[in-house]
Amino acid sequence: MAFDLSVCFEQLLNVEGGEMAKTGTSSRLVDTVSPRSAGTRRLLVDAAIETLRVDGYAGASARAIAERAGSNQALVFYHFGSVVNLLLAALDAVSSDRLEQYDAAVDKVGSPAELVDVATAIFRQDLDAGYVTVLVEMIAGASSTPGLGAEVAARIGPWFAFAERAIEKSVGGSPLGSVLPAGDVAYGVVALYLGLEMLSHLEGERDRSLALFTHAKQLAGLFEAISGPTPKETP
Amino acid sequence: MAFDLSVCFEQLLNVEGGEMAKTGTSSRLVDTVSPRSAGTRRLLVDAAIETLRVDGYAGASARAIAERAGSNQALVFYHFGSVVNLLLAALDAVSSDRLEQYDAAVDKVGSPAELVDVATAIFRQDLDAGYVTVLVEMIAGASSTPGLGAEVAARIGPWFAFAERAIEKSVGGSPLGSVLPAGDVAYGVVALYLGLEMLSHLEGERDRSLALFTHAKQLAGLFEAISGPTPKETP
DNA sequence: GTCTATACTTGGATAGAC
DNA sequence: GTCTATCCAAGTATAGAC
Repeated sequence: MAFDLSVCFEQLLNVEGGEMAKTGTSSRLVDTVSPRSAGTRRLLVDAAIETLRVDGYAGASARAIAERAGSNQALVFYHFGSVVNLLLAALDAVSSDRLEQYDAAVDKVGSPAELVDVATAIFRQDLDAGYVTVLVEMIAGASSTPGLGAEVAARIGPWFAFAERAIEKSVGGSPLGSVLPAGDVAYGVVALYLGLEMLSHLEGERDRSLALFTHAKQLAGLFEAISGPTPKETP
Repeated sequence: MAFDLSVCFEQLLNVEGGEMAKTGTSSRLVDTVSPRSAGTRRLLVDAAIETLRVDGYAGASARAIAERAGSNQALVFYHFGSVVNLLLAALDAVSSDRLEQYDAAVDKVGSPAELVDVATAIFRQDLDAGYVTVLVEMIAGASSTPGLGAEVAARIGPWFAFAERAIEKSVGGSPLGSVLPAGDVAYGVVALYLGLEMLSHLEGERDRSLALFTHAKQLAGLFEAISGPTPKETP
């Protein structure tokens, strides 16, 4: 067997028929993964996130990432097989981390106004930490790398699903909810989220984006006043 | 007046003391532009647009663009000084072309429902021709190249201005218009537009985006019914 | 103005020592 | 698992022939 690179690679990336990687960081049964290895991978993934955030997709080279990780360029290929796979692992990390946060936050939400409040806080977090930038860079960068598009698309799916759940939960039972399909609205909300992220980064337009949430809050209040006190109370 | 492309080019290369958009070899005052030169530049700009669209920012190299133009790699540097400058020229071309179209289309619009109709047609055009992809790629790519962000931002400005005018025109006089500042709404609309473009490209999600316009049409109709026949009739 | 040739740099990826 | 060294491909940019 000589190198467990193949094994490790299997475990790590779960590559099947396709050319591109499937899962993210650990996966599989983790018996054989040394803590040292895990630590390095972690460092590389974190550095990849930071690099995507700061230097964008085009600037996310193995060398740039490794340097930021205080590590070695060759390790990128040892642990992830290719740069793109590392970037996908980074996207996985961001995605699961954020969705967990979103779920926890929305769990406590009942009314549309509350939903907007929570969304505002979350958006501010995302913006400051640059999480969604990673997503945006991967989507935009996908054009440059054959096969990457499908991988990224698969990782965005859960974002739609989450948005749909959140919308369904807070406005699903209302008259508006029966006119507008939650799925379509969710799609639009995710699109808006991505777009705001892009524009915010382009200049010091952070405040401009946040202003929109203020307006949304007003509209949510208006909406609640019209359609009744709490949408959850009419099962 | 022949081509105002030359004028555009002048502007592009005359950007002040910054590091960006320094002039290349030629291009002084443009009295001396030969038709041959203009033709080549045109070819390169068009190829740059196409390359940004298909291969993204990271794939838009001088070689790739020149090959698509059936031209020579060295000409990129001769005519534009650098690859980024050519990409900015491409963005300029797309931007002015599209805004002209938008203006013409919105000029005939009165009611919100009409605005949505026009926007739908325009969006479908943009999507199929990939115009906005160019914009998206440049915004996302700006992270990788120091100084590019400001240049791109300057070129997006007119898009906000246009959106604001369009919104002001069709809902400005209504009760909703006095609650929601047209500028903020415009910012959100542009963001949504960019986000939908991104997502549409990620998969065959074209229809999903277009569905949103259908819903918007319904809402516009509802809005008109509530706030009166034609917003323009109450000056 | 356009082409070929070339200098120089960066990046992906592998080999092999430790 | 990690590091150094290295190969090779691709990219930017310039020089000089046509």
